[in-house]
Amino acid sequence: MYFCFSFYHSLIGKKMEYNFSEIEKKWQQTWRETKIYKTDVDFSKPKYYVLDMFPYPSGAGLHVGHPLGYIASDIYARFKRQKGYNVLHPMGYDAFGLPAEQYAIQTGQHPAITTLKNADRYREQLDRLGFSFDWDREFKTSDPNYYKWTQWVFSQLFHHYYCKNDEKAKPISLLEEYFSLHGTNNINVAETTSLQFTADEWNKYSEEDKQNILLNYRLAYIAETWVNWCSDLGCVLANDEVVNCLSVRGGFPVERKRMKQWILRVSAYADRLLEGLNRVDWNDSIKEIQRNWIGRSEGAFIQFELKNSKESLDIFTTRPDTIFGVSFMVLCPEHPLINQITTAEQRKSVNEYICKALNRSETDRQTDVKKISGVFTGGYAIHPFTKQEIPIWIAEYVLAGYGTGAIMAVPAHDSRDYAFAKFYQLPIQEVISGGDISKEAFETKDGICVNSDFINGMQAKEGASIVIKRISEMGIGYKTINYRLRDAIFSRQRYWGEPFPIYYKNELPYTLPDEELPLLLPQVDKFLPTENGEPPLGRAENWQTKEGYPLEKCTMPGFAGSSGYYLRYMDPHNDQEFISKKANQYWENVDLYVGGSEHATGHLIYARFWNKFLFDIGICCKDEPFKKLINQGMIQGRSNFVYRIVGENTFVSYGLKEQYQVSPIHVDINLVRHDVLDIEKFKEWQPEFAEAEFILENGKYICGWEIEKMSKSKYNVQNPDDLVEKYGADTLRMYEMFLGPIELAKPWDTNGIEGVHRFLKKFWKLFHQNQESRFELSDELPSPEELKILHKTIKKIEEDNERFAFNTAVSAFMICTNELLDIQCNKRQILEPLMILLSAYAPHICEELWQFSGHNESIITAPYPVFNEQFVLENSYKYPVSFNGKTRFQKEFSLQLTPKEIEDLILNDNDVKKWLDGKSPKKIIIVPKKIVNIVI
RNA sequence: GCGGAUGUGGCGUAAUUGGUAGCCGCGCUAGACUUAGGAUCUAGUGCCGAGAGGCGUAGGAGUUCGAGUCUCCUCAUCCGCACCA
Repeated sequence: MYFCFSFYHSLIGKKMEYNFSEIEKKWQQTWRETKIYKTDVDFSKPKYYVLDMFPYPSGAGLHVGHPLGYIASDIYARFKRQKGYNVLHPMGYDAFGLPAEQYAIQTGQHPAITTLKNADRYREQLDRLGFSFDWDREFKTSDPNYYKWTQWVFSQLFHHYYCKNDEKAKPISLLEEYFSLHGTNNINVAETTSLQFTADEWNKYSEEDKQNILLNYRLAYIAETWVNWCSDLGCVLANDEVVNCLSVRGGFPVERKRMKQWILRVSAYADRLLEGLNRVDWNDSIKEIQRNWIGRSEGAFIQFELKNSKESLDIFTTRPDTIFGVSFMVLCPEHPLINQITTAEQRKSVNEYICKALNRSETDRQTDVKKISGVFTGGYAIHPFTKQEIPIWIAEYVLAGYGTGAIMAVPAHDSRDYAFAKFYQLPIQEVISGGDISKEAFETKDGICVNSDFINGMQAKEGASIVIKRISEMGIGYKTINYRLRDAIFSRQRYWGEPFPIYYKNELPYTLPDEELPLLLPQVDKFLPTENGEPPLGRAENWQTKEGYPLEKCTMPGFAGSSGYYLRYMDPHNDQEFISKKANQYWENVDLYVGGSEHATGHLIYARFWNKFLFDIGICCKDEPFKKLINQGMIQGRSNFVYRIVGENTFVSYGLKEQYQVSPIHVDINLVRHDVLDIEKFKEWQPEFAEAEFILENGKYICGWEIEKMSKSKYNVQNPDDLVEKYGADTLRMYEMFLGPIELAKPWDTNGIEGVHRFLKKFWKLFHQNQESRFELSDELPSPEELKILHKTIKKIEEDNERFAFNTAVSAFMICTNELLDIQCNKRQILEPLMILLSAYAPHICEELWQFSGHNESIITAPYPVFNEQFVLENSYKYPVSFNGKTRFQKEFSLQLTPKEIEDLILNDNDVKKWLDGKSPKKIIIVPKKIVNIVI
């Protein structure tokens, strides 16, 4: 409750303009002071959880593109609250990360200070937009009492393995117990490499051996692998942090390097991550991106014997049906068997090739993918069925990180093998009929096996399963599923991240006890690597446990803190557990998640993995974190241009530029209105333009325009603060929604905002419809016409909100306001419900008018108005009358009439007779309440 | 190359199940009020045509009484993946 007595009577007679800045300031302050958006568990109400993707508070602050999603989710959150839900709508900051640290390196300022400053700036900007966040739940990932739980989850990952029989994570102690009883016999678990030992052997292993072996199974493990090394950032990056061999943050080159790193066994969850996509309400494109990223393919592992060696060569293929078409084998340049296979004669050229391949940057390797290169090892594998010798080659087109890093090449039925075989003139043997292998590889899986011994004449699919059966019987292979999804590298050689709760004893990792969490990020003198190349934490004094064991020097990556944050919002101040059972059982998971599609392969995979793990160990009750996902489209910039005559300081207006030789120059959009340049401001803008001359058309300088990315260098950035100042937050909120469908990318056109601002002024005017602009509501009973306008709007807004069509909802508000203004309606019974509808979109103006109307409680406590069909029922309909599908005119008919009755009336109608022009209609189609179509 | 999306006036867009294409807003044109207008209000505004009328949803074909909407082909733009065996 905001005030003890009603303002209503004191307002009568007072002249009021729509003073948005005063209104917005007043209500933002009131909402903050009364904590009106504070939420708590309330089992008497249904819950609804609306979440925005965790923002990283960058120094640049918000531009108009950022709030788009926040506005949409805020409208929906407010709408759900009106519909009786208990809505959780939190906000906080993904505060660890590279930009603050890079800034720290340059300036020496501690990243915590920068982060705090940036977050405050964000908060200020967000507050100005009137969001309904429950700020009591706010946290930053860099808060020790938040990252305590990030560290805790990591410890849990360390202490669990993935059981494939039960398809879930289980305590590693169970695995140890199993090993002591059965060794690796019959285990079916996610593992780095396939190990074999007996119970006896296990029991005799030393503590170190055991710990080393367990790393092969832990969900958070340490291993030496090929990593994406970014030397400019001085750290390793995950696959999703690298695009086209450049780091996503900063665009620095990335190379491959072999390093010992912490890794999360995300791949253990590949199948569940894929399956879960069928149960979430996300758009198809993002699900497809995730499916591709996970990249499931069914096939077989097959072992080929090697000539002159006891070792064998493992390959993965999706086409076991083509095994009789193998004409060579290919290994990736990193393959461990190369040394052994290579013959003396070939050693020199092999070494040269490998050296070249491995030293080539990943960028180079990827950019000339088309260029075929390879080298023969001199070694041979033995075909498992024909026993023929198959030459073994090395080529870059086989990747180390996928499958086994080795393939059986079947050039007749794989285009890459085909190109390679053609280039090196290797044999191409057709084993699936139906194509023309003299021209290209025949890759379809539908065809009949030929030249293939025991599978001749079979359908390819059948042939594949027979081959798999044979190799299984022979003990040289098995059916398997391979994923493109790799385990996630989890170490960063950086300062500004969560320290690992890990110490080393005899160089083996152990977790700190939970009671010692959080392990605080230590102070360092510089945020740079140490002289001997260790990560910045190597600079910290006493970076060791009480007992003197050294602590891990890497920190966690950005996605560590953002992977479970939505759960923590449910119970943010709990310092006893990650989240209480009660809070989790009530809030369950996120009902609506709004954010950009750029997180499709990173955050949205990691968060789902994290959640599934926490689900497995009983921390959360739902195995998918985000039920519905909406990706807001990007807001593009609309740049303006002036055209300077080449070599002169004279500018030609857009329409005349063809007559001169001109070069276009970006001009600040703030100097332009409706594409007309403010010449005086332009002259002041930059010294070089002070003396500029202009060639005008109709006395104006018209600028050209183009849609581009919003960026400072293009002078097309819109700052929301400026717009809030000029038009108010309510206008900005509604205009962002009015631009178009939330999911579409669309250009930001500053000009259009005035239309929405005009609408709000008109809405204000509805309440001030008298000569003196006094606030005035009539308590007269509304007319049927007024009720109809209101109720069709109630229905429309509700439907539009439910389908996230906020653009059409804004237009419906405009239509409704125009109609009510036309009939000069200022009846309380009409305008009060309308205020409630609009309050989700424009909360400030509605709260103000609500107070004026005599309400003592905030409008957010008002329930959504109930739609009553009675008021919108029609008893007649204006039928469009069309001839051969072309509408000619309209005729009104009672809805009581049957089609037959309408037909009779139609045939006797003079307008119809005119159009029939004496002909008789072949057919008359009458669809009640839709159309009349006369076929001639 | 593969996958996903999008294509409608000068511009952003609307048309929820196949049923009046262009709602709403911007811009533009004319007018009113005004010392003034980057304020407000009124009227008009898809294109061609004096008009009757014709043509129009990227282009082409098809299904249908009727297609922006469904089917097939082509083109353009954007996004994602890219030697994934």
